[in-house]
Amino acid sequence: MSKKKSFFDNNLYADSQPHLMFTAVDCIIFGFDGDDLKLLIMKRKMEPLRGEWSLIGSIIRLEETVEEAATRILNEATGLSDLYLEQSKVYSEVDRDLGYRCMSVAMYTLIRSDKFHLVSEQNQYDSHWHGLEDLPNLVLDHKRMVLDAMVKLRSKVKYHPIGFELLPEKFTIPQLQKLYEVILDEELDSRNFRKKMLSLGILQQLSEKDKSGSKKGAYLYQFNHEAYHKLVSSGFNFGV
Amino acid sequence: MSKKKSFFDNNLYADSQPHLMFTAVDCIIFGFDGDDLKLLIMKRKMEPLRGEWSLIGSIIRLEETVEEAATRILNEATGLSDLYLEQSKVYSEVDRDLGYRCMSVAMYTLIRSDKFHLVSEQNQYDSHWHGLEDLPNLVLDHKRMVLDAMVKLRSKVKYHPIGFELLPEKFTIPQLQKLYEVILDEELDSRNFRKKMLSLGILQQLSEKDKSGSKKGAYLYQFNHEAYHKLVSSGFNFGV
DNA sequence: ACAAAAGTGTTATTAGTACACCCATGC
DNA sequence: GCATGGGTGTACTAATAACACTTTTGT
Repeated sequence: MSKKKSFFDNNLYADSQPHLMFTAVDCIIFGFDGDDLKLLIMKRKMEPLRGEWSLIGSIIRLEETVEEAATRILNEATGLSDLYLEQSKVYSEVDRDLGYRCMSVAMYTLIRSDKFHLVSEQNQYDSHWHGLEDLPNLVLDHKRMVLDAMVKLRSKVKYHPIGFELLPEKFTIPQLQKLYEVILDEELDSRNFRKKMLSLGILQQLSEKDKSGSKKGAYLYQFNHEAYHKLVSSGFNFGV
Repeated sequence: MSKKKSFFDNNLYADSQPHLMFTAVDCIIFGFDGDDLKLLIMKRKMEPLRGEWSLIGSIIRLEETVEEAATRILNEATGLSDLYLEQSKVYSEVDRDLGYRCMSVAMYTLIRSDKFHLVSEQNQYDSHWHGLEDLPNLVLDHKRMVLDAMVKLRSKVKYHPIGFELLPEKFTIPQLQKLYEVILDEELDSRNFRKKMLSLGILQQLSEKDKSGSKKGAYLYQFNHEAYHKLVSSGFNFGV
């Protein structure tokens, strides 16, 4: 201990004794199954609160950033990598965890609907998709984290094209509209929605049709990243 | 050490050895002097990097939240309390600090222009106001923190009435316009600006005038909190 | 033939933008 | 009386909101 003590002399940390303060990351994992927004949660396997529903999270290791920690546990819990990842908020109430001090960085992430059913529900976390409407109680302040992340997702989706992160590479306009409707929790007029989306010039129509939703079939589109970047760099603000 | 070891057995933290990871808070302190946006920074007094320009920050103590830590150092550095405070972002690059692991929660805060000159520049931090245009180099990743916070301030000010946090209780429309102009870094048309602001019905005109800016004098207004809350709860989105 | 979802246009309303002159006052 | 910043109105344009029918095709 005396070796460590010298570390704290004569520098910025001189008045901070070494203490047990952990920092964790908790992931709010949104997924879209084509009809509803879902959340990937798990039954906590460790004490305390074993068996209670919980977000998927981890203590941040000494050698990783918040984003790397989130990427690690997302990969462990879903098998996926390269997920869209966004900081939501830091939760640091002194007594938010049980018995020791642990602050948590909440991150939210989006799972594409074509990967939705590929997310293994039998991994080390024993994770499960749950509808956002009838979410069970979650441990600690995790319910609050979900609600806060939901608000951020709602406002972000209006001005940034992150909705596309929840859809497969190729998608139809009705699918896109359904997604916006469940995120924003309001019905949208299909004519105005289509007009607005197409007018932005960031969707590329393909010749293929998707017939899973109707007899007639709906044209597939692709999100055009270059057109989008041109749009934002010319000062435009994507909006629904 | 063996006493501590038992703490880590049989719980969520079992695979996390006790390690030296600090969490700090750094404050991006914006102030408005009536003409320009300024930032309150200090010359670092401790090693390493003594004498370099730095944001005002501190290690978070075991008994305080991020917000409480920020409030504490803001009070130490400005003498003010009850400041508008907002989380900006967590910075957690493994090597962002020198020699040890320290992640930092960046918070931004707004100082009202009538308090601007009251902020003591001879406190334990030896803080100074600096124009945002010709900001000197700052230690570590603090420059990045400022730029990120500036982006957040810009987008926030368009849809939330936080601009009023930078003005005194009573202010004139030209003062408000000037503030928006320096935050958004663009000139605004005074007729359209006035029309838009007054149409929201959240400004209350007083009979007094402020003659500091002109011979004629400009009417003073007050921000009407109740009217604002009525507006947002009726689904409206404040915007400039 | 019919059910079910995809696709299409027009009009009305509202919000935003551009723009130029008179007013009140202190000096 | 003039310089300085404060205050006002109107016309044009763009965006948004409301609204109903036809098309395609599998069954």
